[in-house]
Amino acid sequence: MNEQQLDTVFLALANSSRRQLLDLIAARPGCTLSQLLSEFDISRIGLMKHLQVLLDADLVIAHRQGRERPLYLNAVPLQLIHERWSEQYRDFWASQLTRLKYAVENQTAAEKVTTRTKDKV
Amino acid sequence: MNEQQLDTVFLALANSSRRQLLDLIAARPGCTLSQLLSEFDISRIGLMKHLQVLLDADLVIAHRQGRERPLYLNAVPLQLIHERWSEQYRDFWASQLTRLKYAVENQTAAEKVTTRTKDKV
DNA sequence: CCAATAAGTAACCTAATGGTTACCTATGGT
DNA sequence: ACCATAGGTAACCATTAGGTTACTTATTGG
Repeated sequence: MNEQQLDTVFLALANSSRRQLLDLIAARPGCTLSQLLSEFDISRIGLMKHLQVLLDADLVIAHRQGRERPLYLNAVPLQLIHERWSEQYRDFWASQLTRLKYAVENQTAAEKVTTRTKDKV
Repeated sequence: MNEQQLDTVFLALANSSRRQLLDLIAARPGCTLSQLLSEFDISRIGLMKHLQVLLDADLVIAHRQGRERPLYLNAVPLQLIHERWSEQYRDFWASQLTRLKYAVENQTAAEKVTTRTKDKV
């Protein structure tokens, strides 16, 4: 995935209506936009625009059949990001550093992390 | 993480300058904005705005010391998303479906996925 | 055939993004 | 003391996002 693709994927995920739409499509493969419309508070056109963003990001695959257009999740981009993060942050996550935020109580995370990181560096 | 937090995290990641900035901060914990400025083609204020987005998303922690403000990665939000995806898409990724796109050659991914999913459903 | 239904286009509006320049504040070195 | 340096605010601008209503296709069931 190049930078432009990452932009569009993350942008697509940066909206709760779109994430909800993606979840519904994942849960009900082959469903159509009209079927999902009742789950949302926005207009059909609004929802269709969200769908278009997911299509642009290649997170949803659609293939019109007759007057319907069944929708399917394409999890490949999510998996690629997942795998990248696994490699990129393995050491980070293995250390206590990541969990630090939840360990502190009487101090801001910022202060604590600053202190800890200095110890490490 | 609630929906609003997810919005801000994904939005923060939906820009290559910001991802680059995050990578630099991860690679050089305690660095300052001025030190990183030369890596970018945008103005200091532009970069500072990007930093602010990362701070809002809690992906970067900053703690001003004197006239400098050392920056640190906070990977917790990334880890939470990573973990959620692990659970949510485990079955999906375990199946052949995810890899399908790369397996097909003479047919669009959409057509192939449509066919396969119907078999499953 | 024909009307109900699923989808798509066009045009419009407001708010948020992503960038700029100009100016202000505070600290540290010499 | 004082100036170079790090950081921060304000105001502005162009483009994109996120939503709307109104209208247009194009299928399909009866």
